[in-house]
Amino acid sequence: MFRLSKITDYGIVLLSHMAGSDDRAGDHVIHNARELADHVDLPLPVVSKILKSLAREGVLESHRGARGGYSLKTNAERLTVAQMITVLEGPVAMTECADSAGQCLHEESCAMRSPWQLINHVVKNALEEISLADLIRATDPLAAILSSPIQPDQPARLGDG
Amino acid sequence: MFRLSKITDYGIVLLSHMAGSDDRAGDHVIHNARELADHVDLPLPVVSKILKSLAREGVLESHRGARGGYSLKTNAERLTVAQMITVLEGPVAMTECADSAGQCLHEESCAMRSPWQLINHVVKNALEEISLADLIRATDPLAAILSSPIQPDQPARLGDG
DNA sequence: ACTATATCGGACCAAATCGGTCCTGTAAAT
DNA sequence: ATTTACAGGACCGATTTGGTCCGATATAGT
Repeated sequence: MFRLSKITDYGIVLLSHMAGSDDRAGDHVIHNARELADHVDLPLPVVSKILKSLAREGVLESHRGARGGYSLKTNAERLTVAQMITVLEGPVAMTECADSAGQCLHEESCAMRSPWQLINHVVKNALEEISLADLIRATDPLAAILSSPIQPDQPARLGDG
Repeated sequence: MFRLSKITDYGIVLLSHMAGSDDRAGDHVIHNARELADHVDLPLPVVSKILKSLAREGVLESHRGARGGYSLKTNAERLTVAQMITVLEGPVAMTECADSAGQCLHEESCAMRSPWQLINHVVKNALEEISLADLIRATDPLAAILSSPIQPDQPARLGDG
């Protein structure tokens, strides 16, 4: 279906909320799992699981114990969507062979490895162009359209079937 | 895992092979399922299934009966990767809410719809920039790198964890 | 020191999706 | 009439996903 997993979806939502509530000085506010779960209206265990993995991967800093929680560890301008996806569900690899060699059985006979790498490269690139900061700016619907980096020039429609 | 399904993977491989073997005049050569299956070294039923759906969706033209098979219905320059993906596994929609409204339960309370649409738009755009013809040109490994439309300027690496 | 609060690291399970096979029907060529 | 090849869909095992739960550990406040 070419979807991100829900974990990734939720994870980026959480990161956006956290980045959005950081103070202007850029200092990172601490939020605990329960508070975040309430805010995004998701079950606590789910949110908890995601935050744990974000902390493990170094995107968030965790603060244990009473009054603990999580805070961003990176500047929202420098954290890209590509990075968030990588951390939450592994490297962006649209096919087996796109990422690293030796995964796909057909690798030798198949002439498609380079084409797939091309596709993968283009998508990855697009995702590296968007930062967490861009996302919170895009919260305004109008901004979302205007800030679109590339102006689409729609290619030919399919002949329909 | 942010992968295309294998069906989509195989489908694009098949289309590339077909486009690659069309004659220079642009006339569309007929290939039957068995021949294609042999060529890409995939089980016949799988290839067959994919070709059927490509025909149903109007990307291929099917020719029934003895000496029948499938031929491309569209010019390789005008058929984009985005279209192929859409046809093989549905619209490019990285999250539930990215494509059309009313799918996601959290839609009202959640401020993320526009950001997701931004992300989706950027990816979709990238995929619309690549045509089937580009893919067969990229079969040469060097070309794959050189033809990359956007020059990556790598953003900050993660602080590691 | 004790208690309450939070994270840590997994195990665990039901449900959905995916990859692949198979079968019956129909159209066209010889 | 026979053979070739597509059409359409049922089907099934294996994997992945989404979500829950638990025992352990660290910190703050009293």
